Amino acid sequence: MKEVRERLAEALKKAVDRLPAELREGFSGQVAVVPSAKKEFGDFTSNLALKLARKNHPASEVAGFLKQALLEEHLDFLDRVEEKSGFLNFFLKKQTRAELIRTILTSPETFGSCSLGAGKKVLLEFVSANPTGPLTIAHGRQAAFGEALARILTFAGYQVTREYYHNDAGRQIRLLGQSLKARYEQLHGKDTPVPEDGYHGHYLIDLARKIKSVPEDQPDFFEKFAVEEISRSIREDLARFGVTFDSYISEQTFHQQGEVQATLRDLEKAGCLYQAEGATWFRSTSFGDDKDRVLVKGDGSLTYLAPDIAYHRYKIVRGYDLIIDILGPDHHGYVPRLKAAVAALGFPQEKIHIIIVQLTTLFRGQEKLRMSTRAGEFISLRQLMDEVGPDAAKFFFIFRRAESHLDFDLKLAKKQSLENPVYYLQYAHVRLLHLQQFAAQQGFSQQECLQADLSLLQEKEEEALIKQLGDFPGVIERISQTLEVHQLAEYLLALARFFHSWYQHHRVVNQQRALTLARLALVQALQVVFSRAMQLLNISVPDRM
RNA sequence: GCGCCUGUAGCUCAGCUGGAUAGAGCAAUGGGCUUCGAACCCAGAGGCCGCGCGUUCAAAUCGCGCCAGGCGCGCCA
Repeated sequence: MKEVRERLAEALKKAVDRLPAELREGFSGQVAVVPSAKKEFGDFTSNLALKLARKNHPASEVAGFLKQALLEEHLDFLDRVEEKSGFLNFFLKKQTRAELIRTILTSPETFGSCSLGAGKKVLLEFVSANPTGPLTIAHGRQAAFGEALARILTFAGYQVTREYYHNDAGRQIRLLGQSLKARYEQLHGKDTPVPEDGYHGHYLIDLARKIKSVPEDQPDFFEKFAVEEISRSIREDLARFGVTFDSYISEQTFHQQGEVQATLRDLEKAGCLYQAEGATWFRSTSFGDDKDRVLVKGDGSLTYLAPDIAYHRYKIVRGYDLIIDILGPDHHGYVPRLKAAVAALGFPQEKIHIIIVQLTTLFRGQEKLRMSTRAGEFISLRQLMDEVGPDAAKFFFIFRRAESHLDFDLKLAKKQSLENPVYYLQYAHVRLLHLQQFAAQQGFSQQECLQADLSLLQEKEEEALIKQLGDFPGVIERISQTLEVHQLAEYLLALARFFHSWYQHHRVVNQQRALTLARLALVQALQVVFSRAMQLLNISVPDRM
């Protein structure tokens, strides 16, 4: 069944065609139909008339025309259309509203999904932490965000590849090896210092303890050992966090396969390279960057950017329709040059989205926790999971906009009280389960619920709840366009709120059998949407508390 | 100095791409358990949407300029 909202938008488009020509002029082709902000404004609202209004044709007049044209479409689900201060407010038939529940119950797997991304391939790169140390909470936020986005896009019909770019080459890896070697020698009585710009974190001491002996014929032993061990523990942490990747790409492989040289040749062919001051430059200013960038240094070695462009070239040649990069805030200066590179290689810029996930500041109550990666003083994702649990951590990371500088209060996340939204959701879920168990004990079956007379759901709390359920597909659709994952968390909290309120005011299992069945059907529908939303956000909830 | 992000209720934040009287949660105040779990619900209170100018029928939302906070700015990675 096609969504009511979609059908309204289509009908409105047709209605526009019947307007007097002068009113059609400014029509953008876009028709917004959104859930109404207030009950008195009906179920859905459109501002189309306001958009089309002209100096001598006020919105109310246009709205009148549109309403007239719309009525000729004979929309069977519509009760009435009201025009109010230029808005068109649509009121659905009560029956239509309630039938939504049956739709959910008969197609629990697909309700909310859509064909927006049908036939489209997305490459989603995220985390991509260097294998030089444990994952930080910044990576945690990126991981939680990326995984949820991947799930939502998949639900919206996209074919999503989650990819991790493994930065296992370059100077940093040499430094890592030297740092580990120093720690190893320190453990064996020498006072070798850790290089000044090396890695001073305690984790390298732990790693050095694991080394039993150093093979003499392997000059790069420490580098290899460190990269392997750290990568492994990164994967372990991610797995525990519920995040998995479909593909790992190694920077080293790029060098070995000559990908970087091939990329340089491509850029050369496109006329985007030039020599100056003994170096090879990429003319990124032609594509909106504020200055040109060096790719090959004076000494013949590559900058960090060169293999990264090669990686993005590899993303492009694999034929993705959409490329999404999720980066930390320390990379925001990097965005223009990356976009420039992609454009220079001939990929349309509007098909690459670079999302910068902003910084998270940790608090313990009032106390702000200072962190410095360089000195090795930070709280790792692993420590965070140990302290508050993976699910609470994920929820806190996801329920704010990516661009917002997040305050994460460890105390709050652990608190088992009303201040903690995670428990609010868990409680709603547990209540849903208990209701169903109780109903089963009282002899109500799920099959009976499917036949329930849904028109009995007349309470205002029930209307609000049904309307919220009906908004679910719209939320999924919007997120797949805006990539704003937090909207699903907002939606879920609102759903839980409406449910708690309804539960408080009305008994589900009551003396009237028909009403009980209708309400149980609503509970089941809630359970479907609730579980789906939780699964998309990658958050699990307990069955009891 | 330049760039990116942020500034909305005491606190943490939404605000569906420019719409109707700016919304939640928490904290504080008052109220609600003999019935499906009160980790819940209900009510009132709380706002120059950082400041100014502009665009528009309409601005928290768009543009420009300030102010404040965070982060970044290498032939480092």
